[in-house]
Amino acid sequence: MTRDLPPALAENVGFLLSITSARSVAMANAALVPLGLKARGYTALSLVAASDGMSQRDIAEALRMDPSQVVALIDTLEGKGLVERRPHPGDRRLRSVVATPEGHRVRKKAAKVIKDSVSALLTDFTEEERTVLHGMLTRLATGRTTTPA
Amino acid sequence: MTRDLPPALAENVGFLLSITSARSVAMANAALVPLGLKARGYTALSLVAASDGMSQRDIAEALRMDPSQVVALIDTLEGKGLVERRPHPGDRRLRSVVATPEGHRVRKKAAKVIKDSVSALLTDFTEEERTVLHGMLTRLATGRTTTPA
DNA sequence: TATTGTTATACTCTATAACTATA
DNA sequence: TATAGTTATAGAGTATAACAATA
Repeated sequence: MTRDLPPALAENVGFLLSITSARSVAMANAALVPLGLKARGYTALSLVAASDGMSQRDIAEALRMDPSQVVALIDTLEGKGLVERRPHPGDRRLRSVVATPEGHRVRKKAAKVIKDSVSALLTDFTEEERTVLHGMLTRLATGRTTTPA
Repeated sequence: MTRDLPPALAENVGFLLSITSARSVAMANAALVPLGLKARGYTALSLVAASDGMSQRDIAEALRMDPSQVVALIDTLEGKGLVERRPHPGDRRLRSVVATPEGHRVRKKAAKVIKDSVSALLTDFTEEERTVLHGMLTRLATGRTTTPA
C-alpha cells in the first residue's frame, strides 16, 4: 500500500493527519473483525475495563464523544456481553458501566491484535521513532504544551 | 484546550491519531469559515490549482476519495466559482477541472489561513520537531518505508 | 469490453435539541 | 435548577452498485 502524494498535498499536514488516521482506523477495524469489535468499541472497552465502573458521561468525555453517542456504543458492547450497566450506589441518575469477565477476556485478545496492527502501521519505524511519534501525538491530542511529568 | 488522557487510552496510538486528526480538521474548518471553504474543499482546490487541469478520477485518487464523492465536492467549488469543468480535448469522457482566477486568489488566501491554523496546532513544536513530524506523517500516509530521495 | 462521470442509496459518524428521572 | 441518560433527528463522510456516454 504505497501511493505517491501530489506535490500540492505533500506539505499539507492536516491532510497527512487525516489519511493517516483513516488508514489506522481501517487497519484496526480489519484486525478486529474476528473479535466482533471495531476500533471505537475496543477503545471504549479498554477504557471501561481499566476502571471499576464509569458513568457514561465520563466515558463520553474520555472518548471525546457526545453523551448521546455513548448510549449506542455501550448498547452494542452490552449486547455482546462485554460490559454491563449497573445502578450507581448513591446516585440513581448514574449508570455504572463495568466490563464483564468475558469483556476482560476479549479486551486482552483485542489488545494483542491492536498491538500487531499498530506494529504494521509503524513498520520500520525504530523504537526511538515510535517513542518520539507517541510523545508528539500525546501533545497534539491533549493540546498540552509539554508532556506532564 | 488541554484535557487529560485516561491512562487506558494514553498508549493507544490509533486513538491519539484519531482525535488529533479531528482536532486538526475542526481548527482548519473554523479558520476557513470566512472564506466559505472547509478543509476538504481547500485541499481539493489547492490540488487542482497546482495542475493545468485534472480529471475527477485523478482528483479522487489523490484525495483518497471515491470518484462518486468527488462529483459533489467539485459541484460545490464550481458553485462558488472557484473551479471550472472543461471538456477534455482528445477524450470526451473526461472533464478537465481547472481553477478559475478567483479560485487561485481564494486558494492563496486560504493557504495563509491554513498555515496559521497548523501553526496553532503545532504551538511550541520547534522547527526541528515540525520537520520530524512531517516526515513521519509522510511515511505513514503513503505507507512508504522511507522518504524517497 | 472497459472507463469517466454521474445518480441513487445506504451505512457510519457526528452534532443538536428535547424528554425523563433523578438530584 | 441542574445533571445523567435517552431518544429522535439531521447533517456530514464514506462506500457500493448501476447507468449513460464514450473509448
